Amino acid sequence: MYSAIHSLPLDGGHPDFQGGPLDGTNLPGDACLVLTTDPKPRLRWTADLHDRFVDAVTQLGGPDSEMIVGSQVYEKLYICSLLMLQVPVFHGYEMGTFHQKHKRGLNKKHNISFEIVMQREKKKSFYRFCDGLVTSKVQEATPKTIMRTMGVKGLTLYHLKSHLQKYRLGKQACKETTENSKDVSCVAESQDTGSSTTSSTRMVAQDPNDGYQVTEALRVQMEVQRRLHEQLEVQRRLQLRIEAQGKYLQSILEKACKALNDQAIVAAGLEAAREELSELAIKVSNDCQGMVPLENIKMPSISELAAALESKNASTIPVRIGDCSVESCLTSTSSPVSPMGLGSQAAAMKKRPRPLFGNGESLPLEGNMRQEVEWVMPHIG
DNA sequence: GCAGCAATAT
DNA sequence: AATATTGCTG
Repeated sequence: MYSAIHSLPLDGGHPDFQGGPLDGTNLPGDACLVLTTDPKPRLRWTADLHDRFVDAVTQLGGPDSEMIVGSQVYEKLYICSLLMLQVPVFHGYEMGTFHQKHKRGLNKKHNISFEIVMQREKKKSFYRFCDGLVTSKVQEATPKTIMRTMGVKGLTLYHLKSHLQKYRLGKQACKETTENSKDVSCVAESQDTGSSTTSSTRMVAQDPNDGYQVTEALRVQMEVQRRLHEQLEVQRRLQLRIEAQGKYLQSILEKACKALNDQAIVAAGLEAAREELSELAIKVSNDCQGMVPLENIKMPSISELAAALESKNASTIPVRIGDCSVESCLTSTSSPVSPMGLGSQAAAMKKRPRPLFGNGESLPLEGNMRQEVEWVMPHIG
C-alpha cells in the first residue's frame, strides 16, 4: 500500500546505521526515516524507528514520567536538614499532605529547594526535595524532549506527539491487564500515603521503569547504610567520652582516698569513712571495666537501624548538620549550625520526636522491620 | 508555543 | 483494522 518516496538518513548517536533500501520494505536493521508516497506523505514508523523512540522515552523516564511544574525554596531549618538525609523518603509526598505536615517548620528564605512534581497519569502534584542530593534527573518524556533525544532528522513534533499518544495508550492497556491478573506489590519505594501508591508505583516486571525503581530502592538502602555508619561513629565517640569520664571520676576518688588516708591516722574515727570510699573507688573501677567495650556493643541490624531512623531520627540530626562533636551531643552547648540554633532544635525534637516518619508516614523499608530499639545508648552503670 | 486528547483520514 | 494525522482545548 505504502511506498516510499524518499528516505532520510538518521543523524543522532547511531553511527552504525546502514543505509536502508529506498522502497518501503524496511528491515529491522534500517535506520531510515521513510515517508509514503501519497498525496499526503505519511511517516512510516519502522521497527527501528520505533525502537529508537522507545529508547528515547525510557531514557526520559518512561511514558508516564513526571512533569516538574514548579519549584519552591524553603528555609534551612531543622526539618530541612533532616530532609537532606531523606531524599528518597520525600518521594511520594503529595502536596496537600506535605503542606499539612511540614509547612509550619518551613519558611521561604534559605536555600533548600523543592520541585513540585506532577505525575502525568495521576494529575496530582507533590513536593520533591531537590537541593544538592538530587536523586535522578527525570526528564519528562514529551514529544519535544523525545525529538531531541532521538535526534532524527525530518521527524516532527507532530509525528512524535501522535506516536507517543499511541504508545502511552498501549502501555496503559498493558498495565491494566497485568494489574488485574496479578497485584504485584512493589518494592518499598514510595510512601504509604494511599493515593500516591497507584499504578505508577505498582509496576510489573517488564516495565521499563522497573530498572529505575530498583536503582531507587538500592539508593535508599545505601542511604540507610550510610546513616548507620554515621550513627556508629557517634556511638563510638560517646563510648570514648564515657570511658574518659569514668577514668576521671576514678582518679578524683583515688585522690580523695589518699587525702583521707593521710588524715586517717590522726582521726581514727574517719577509718570507717575511708573504708567506704575505698569500696566506692573499687566499685567505680569495676564499673569502668565492666562498661561494655566497644566491640561488644550490640551492633544494630539494618532492620533495627531502619526502626531507629524512624523513631530516633531527631537524635542523629545534629551530627549530620554540623558534624558537631560528642560534646555537643552530651551537653547540647556547642555552637548551633542551623539558623535556628540548637535550643530551638532541641525544642523541635521534643515537640516531634519523629518529625518525618510520624503520623503514619513511614520509612520505605520500615514495613517488615518494627522493633524496639535500645541500641543508641549503651547501658551505662 | 506546546502537550494531550479526541476525531478523522488513509 | 490499524495507525498516522489533524483539530481543538487548556
